Formats: sequence, structure tokens, C-alpha cells
Amino acid sequence: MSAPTSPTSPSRGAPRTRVFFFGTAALAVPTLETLVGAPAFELAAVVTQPDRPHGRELRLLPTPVKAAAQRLGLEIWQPARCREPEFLDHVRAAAPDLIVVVAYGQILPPALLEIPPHGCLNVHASLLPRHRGAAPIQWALLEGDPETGVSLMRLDAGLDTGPVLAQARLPIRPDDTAQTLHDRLAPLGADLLRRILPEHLAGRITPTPQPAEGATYARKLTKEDGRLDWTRPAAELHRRVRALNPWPGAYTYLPGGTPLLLKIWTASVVPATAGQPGEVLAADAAGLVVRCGTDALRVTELQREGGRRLPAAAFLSGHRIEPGTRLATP
RNA sequence: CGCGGGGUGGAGCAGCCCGGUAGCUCGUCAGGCUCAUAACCUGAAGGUCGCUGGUUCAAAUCCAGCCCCCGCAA
Repeated sequence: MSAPTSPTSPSRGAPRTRVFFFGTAALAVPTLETLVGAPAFELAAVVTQPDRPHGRELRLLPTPVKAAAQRLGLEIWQPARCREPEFLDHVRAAAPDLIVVVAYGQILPPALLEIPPHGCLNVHASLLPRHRGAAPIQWALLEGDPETGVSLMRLDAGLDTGPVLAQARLPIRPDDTAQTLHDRLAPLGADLLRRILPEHLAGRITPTPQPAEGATYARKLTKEDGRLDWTRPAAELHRRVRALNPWPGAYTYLPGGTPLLLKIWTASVVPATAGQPGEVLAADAAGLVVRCGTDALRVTELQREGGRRLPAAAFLSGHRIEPGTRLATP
């Protein structure tokens, strides 16, 4: 569709800044698009993780960033490890002025950080120093933060520990999921970079070291994190359901000959004082109400293993669940 | 060849192992009850049982191939 762009229109005066973009996940795509759309920059190459087997047939699929880069007609590099000497040589030879990193998934070694004269900038989806690490969006939800945001920082040798250039805040809505929050943070990060980058290149910004106080680490989530412990308060379980949507998903089990795995997609908190934790208090068109340690959770969308995601009313049409049933967490 | 589950009237499921009248919950439509109703009662419409071929007197059900969906795993 788009022909490979050549540096036509000799922008009179200042040469364009040569940028390398490092990114992998979908969060990074809006930032990549922003850079491509800015005439002041020449996007020399996009570095992303190698294609990995994905999906049902374990086919090799491109990363979201690679797919976007292909669509934009950009040069793509996919080193197995960005600390490989051979790769570092390639980067040195290409002489980028600046490296921008968003959700790349690998740590950039000091030897790489030293290459671009304007440094390596990173867009991170939290208000640093809170939620450093791999899953900042999910942890902001799990912890019940009233707000989160994006931070633009200069990479150093640590994990998300570099000095911060700027931040943008974003309130967390009561019904936000990791997906919806991600979808608002991604463009927010792109916008932050677009606004601040010219200032940075002009030398008008002094990054502020992150305060030691308030630093937390947002470790990557696992499937095990999705197990719902019904003795916990409903408010907490509600946060867990939202934080793990769409991945890895919160779940419980419906008792039976062989317990049936139920993934909980959406729910809300309702007051309750009767019943035992895990007990089904009601199962009707309004949803599946499950007693928790405090109050109850009204499940409104769920999915059994092997089945598709369904509204509670549709699910209950085919799966009779009587009040009094105890959902288990084996 | 990574492992496994599934495609049955508008929705969700059962029936398939042990071939032979298409079932359940809900929805829709009509009528009734009621001050009224998403409640209740009665009745009705609506299905090439994913596609193709095979076995058989007979296939939703057994066999083969294909298409599509989902979970695990990554």
C-alpha cells in the first residue's frame, strides 16, 4: 500500500533525528505510529522480539509491533537477544541518534544504552516508581489504585529505575479492565512522547530521579493468579476479575462429576450477608450471584472450558445451577 | 503433524458409547389469569441435527475427509 518512503523533501535546515524503535506488545503500537507520523524523525529501524509460535496450530505469528511496522513499510530487526555483540555492532553501524523503547520485553544492556547520543527513552504504563516491571496495568487494578498513568523516562541499567522526564495521569474507572485501561494508556503514552520528545532533544528537560519511596514491583502475572478465593472480599475479587481480563483470566470451578472450569469475564459487587463463601445465592437472568468473604459477586459474563464466552443468562439456559451450589477452588 | 472440547429450531444445552417417533431451559407469537407484571396457566410457529462422501433396510447417532468455533499450551 505505502511505498517505501525515501527521505525526499530535503527539509531545509535541521537533519531529521534518526530513531530506533524497540517494542513488542500492542501497547507500543500507537507510539510507533506517532513517531512515523512526525516529520522531524526518521524511523531507521524497528526492533521487536522474534516471531513465536502462537495460536491453535502453534503457527509463527508476528508481534503486534512487527505487524504494524510491516504495514508502515519499516525496516524490522528481530534479534533473539538484544545484548548479542553482533546486534550491538549493527546498531552502532546504523548510528541512531535516539532509541525509543515501549513494551519491548528485554532489558537493554549498558553497551546498547550508550550508543545513541540522545539516549534511550522508555514509555512505561504506570506512574513510576509505582509498578515497575512487566505488568503495571494489571497491578494498578489489582491494588485498587484510584489512578495510574504513563511515565516517560530515560533508561538506565536497572529495571524501570531511570530518571523520569514526564508523566501523564489517568483515572481508573470502576469498571475498567486491563484491556480498557491498556487501550487508553497506549495513546496516552504516544501523546506524552510526542509532546516531550522535542523538548528533550532541545536539551530543555532535566530528568528527575525516581524517589525511592513508593517504588513497587509489578511482576508478570501467571494463570495461577486467576484462581478466585471466595473467602476474600467481593471488592477484592472484583478487582482481580478486571485486572486479569483478558489475560490470564479469573476462574473458579463448578462442582460435578468432573468439576467444570468457569472463567469469569465480568462481574459486579452486590451486598450480601447470608450464605457461605463460594455459595451461589441466585442464578437467574440477572446473573450468577456468588457469596464472598464479604458481600457477593454478581457474575454477568462467563465461559466454561471449551466453550465460548457467554452472558450469564445464556449460560444458565444450558447449565442449570441451583442456589446453594458451592463453587469450589480445588 | 503440540494436547483436548465443540458445531442439534432465534439463544444456551441434552441426546451420540448401546443406530430406528428431535428433548430441556429460555426467547418469539396467540389466548387466558391478574389492578398489574419481567410472575403464572394454555396453545402455536420454527430444525437440510456444520459440509461432503461411505457403511446400513434405517445415521444427529458408526467410518473417512473438509470447513468453522473454543480451551490448554506458548
